[in-house]
Amino acid sequence: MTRNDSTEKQILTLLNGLCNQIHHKFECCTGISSSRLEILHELCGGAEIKQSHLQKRINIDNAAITRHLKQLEAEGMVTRRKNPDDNRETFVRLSDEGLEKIEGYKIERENFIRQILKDFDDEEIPVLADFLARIKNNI
Amino acid sequence: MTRNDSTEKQILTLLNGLCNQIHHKFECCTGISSSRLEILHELCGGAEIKQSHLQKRINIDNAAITRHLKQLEAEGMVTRRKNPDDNRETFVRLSDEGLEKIEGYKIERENFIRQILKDFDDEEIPVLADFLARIKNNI
DNA sequence: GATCAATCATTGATGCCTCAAATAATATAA
DNA sequence: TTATATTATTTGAGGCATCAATGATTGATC
Repeated sequence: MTRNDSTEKQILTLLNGLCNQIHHKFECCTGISSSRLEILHELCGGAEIKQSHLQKRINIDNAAITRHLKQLEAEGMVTRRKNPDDNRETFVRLSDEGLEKIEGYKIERENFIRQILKDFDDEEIPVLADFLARIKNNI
Repeated sequence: MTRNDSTEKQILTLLNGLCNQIHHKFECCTGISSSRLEILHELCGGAEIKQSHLQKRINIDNAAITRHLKQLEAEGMVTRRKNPDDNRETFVRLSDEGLEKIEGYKIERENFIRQILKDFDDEEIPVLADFLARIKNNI
């Protein structure tokens, strides 16, 4: 086994451990699940967005997006209505209350990022972003 | 907002998407969940290992390790017995059947790693490993 | 216009993870 | 030795993700 082989295995172990924890830690730190916040983030512009479009952007299952939006709607964070021109589709929009609350979440989110990247240099950040994007493409 | 700030946010989005998918993809490709295979991998040497030690190595919850081991035991992959010198502890060991089967899993695992890192240079691999280890420490 | 296919959203079932509480066994101290 | 911690494992409850199956609506074709 070459040194690289064993480093590759280590990467998988690291990735496994990291992925097991990150969602949970994120929610602990910020008070909202990472997928939910991604959704709100997409809606941040204030425009109505199709549910199916949100689903593709967040890269999450149909069922999951339905459940998140239902919950966010119940909490008063978003509003939903059917597309009058095509009743299969649903439009989603941030509510006024959601618009207010998201500011706080965004700050928490930034704190979280700062925390997990605290010992990264300015030059390393874009390299990391590139690595992650490539891995994601390979999956 | 500086360019780095926006790159940092992108990293979180990437990490979120990546972590959402990787476990599932791993299982699809290899036929076993990544945590389970991590457990088997730890047991690969053939020695008896304490359950609590496994739990710390895999970096998973107590409850999760119990359930995985129960399942692996039911499948005949591992055997468990209480430590006769301290009945609170449990020793876990790979069964003969497990020893056989794991070889195939290891190959699948290597294929999976190769797939997700397919466009990475030899010099990038250790950098990635370092990045992930640091992020994990920061969590 | 009736039928069949495609699209979007939802629900049900299942898996893995977490925390918290319960159980059991051992160690420690009064 | 009896009461009180501590440690290891298990069980229960809840969250989020997936797939598969179901409904509902629209589009296409004959």
